[in-house]
Amino acid sequence: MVAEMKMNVPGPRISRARFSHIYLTLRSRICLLDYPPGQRLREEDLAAEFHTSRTPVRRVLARLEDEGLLRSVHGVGTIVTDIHIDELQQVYQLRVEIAELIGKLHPVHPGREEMDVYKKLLSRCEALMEKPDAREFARLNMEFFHLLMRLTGNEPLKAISERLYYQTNRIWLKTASELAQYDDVLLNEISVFQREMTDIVAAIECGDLHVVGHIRRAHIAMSFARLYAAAHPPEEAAGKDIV
Amino acid sequence: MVAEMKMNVPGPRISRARFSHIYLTLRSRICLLDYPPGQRLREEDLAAEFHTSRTPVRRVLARLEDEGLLRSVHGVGTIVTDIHIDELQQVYQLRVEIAELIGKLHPVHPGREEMDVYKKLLSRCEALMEKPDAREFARLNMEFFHLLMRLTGNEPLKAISERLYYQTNRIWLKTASELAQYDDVLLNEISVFQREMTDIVAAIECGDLHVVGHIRRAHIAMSFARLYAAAHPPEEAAGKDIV
DNA sequence: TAGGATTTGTGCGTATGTATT
DNA sequence: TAATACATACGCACAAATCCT
Repeated sequence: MVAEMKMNVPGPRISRARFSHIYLTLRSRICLLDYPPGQRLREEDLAAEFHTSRTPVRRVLARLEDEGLLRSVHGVGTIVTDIHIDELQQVYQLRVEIAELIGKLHPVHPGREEMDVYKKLLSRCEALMEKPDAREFARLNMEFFHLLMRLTGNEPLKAISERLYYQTNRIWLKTASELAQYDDVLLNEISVFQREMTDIVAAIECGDLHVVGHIRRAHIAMSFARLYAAAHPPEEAAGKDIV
Repeated sequence: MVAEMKMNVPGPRISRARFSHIYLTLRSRICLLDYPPGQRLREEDLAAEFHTSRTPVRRVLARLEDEGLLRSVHGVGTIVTDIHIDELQQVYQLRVEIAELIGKLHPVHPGREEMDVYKKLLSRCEALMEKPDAREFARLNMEFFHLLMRLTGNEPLKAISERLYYQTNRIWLKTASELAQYDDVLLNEISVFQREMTDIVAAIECGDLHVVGHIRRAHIAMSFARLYAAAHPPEEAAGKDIV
């Protein structure tokens, strides 16, 4: 009587929900470097953690391998892929072009409550300026990305943008953590991110979602340029290009 | 000297080769409507056909489901997805935008032997004008698509373009086969396709791959418009929109 | 170089869910 | 409505492959 009609919780729902849970959890761990590049994941351990057998875990691992985040090798293990900024150049070039399509294809103007979420992320970003933290920055960046995806109603565009985003977003945490002037870089990056968010919120409030795409495009391109420069020190490079 | 060093043919290769073979075979069948929308695929039958167990087959089915060509439902079966032109509008809009990136991102100018392949496809297209055949037309269209993908060296762009292409290419065969003036439509479509190929080959020979992208973009947009018009008869529509 | 330990890939029986009679 | 038929999801045991001693 308190009743759920048809009680549709039974079958495939639980299966897909479990898949989704494991998938999102592992993807998050990979992107936050809880599983750093080179890390070996054992199917049996994961199965135990998620209270299931290897079979559903393998489904998830197969998909993450399709997306380029993992690589399973018979007899060896399932390894988190390593990434170099040079190899990601093509992905970044594509992301730059595709960024403009947000706000161009089936633009969706956010409502008041969605704007509040932007404001909340901005607050968290300000707090981050006071107390810099690379992990929280990465998480904020991800949440902002997903929020931006709500600006378009074009589902295939969302799916593709997400795929490309998660192919590249680890590189920042990885590069930053290897850098000498860690704190400087982090603070600067947070500052840039804050400006990007501010500009984008302003553009949305102007009602021009095309501008959002342009801003986003510019920031993706600049982000890549900074990463590339960090990995290819411009100074004392004279004697190094023997190859 | 004739030699493969390390002889890396042993293990995982056979596994991935089998996966690839089954995947390409099934995708081809789905796109050529050998498996029409609504068709139920039984894992056991496929396993028997490819001389393997259900396990590797399930890997392939899972991926085809990710790509939107299949849908597995617990207790029911694995069903070829049905498609309607209206639902594919978003995919087409995205394809139109992305088409321009071919020739813009890491353009690769084809060599002499690759140009010969274009010429061969053109010959087959001319032969098709004499003896129209929808299936051969679809196959030609696919081969031409894959040839075009060689114009860019951007691998992620290739992967995404392919994914989107295979999400939409069945709709033509499906729509055409339901049409009354089947032969007229087919002949017209072949004619249009011949012009597209001719124009694109000319553009390539001019050395301007950007133009190729523009031509391609135009034809994708027009192709969608024709399909949309065919599914939404402009005439005698007055009394039909009661919904 | 050979053998054992470890890990993914495969095969198959069982559980669970759906549809039909 | 209940029972039967049937297909996918799951779990486990074994085979195959790699790495290290």
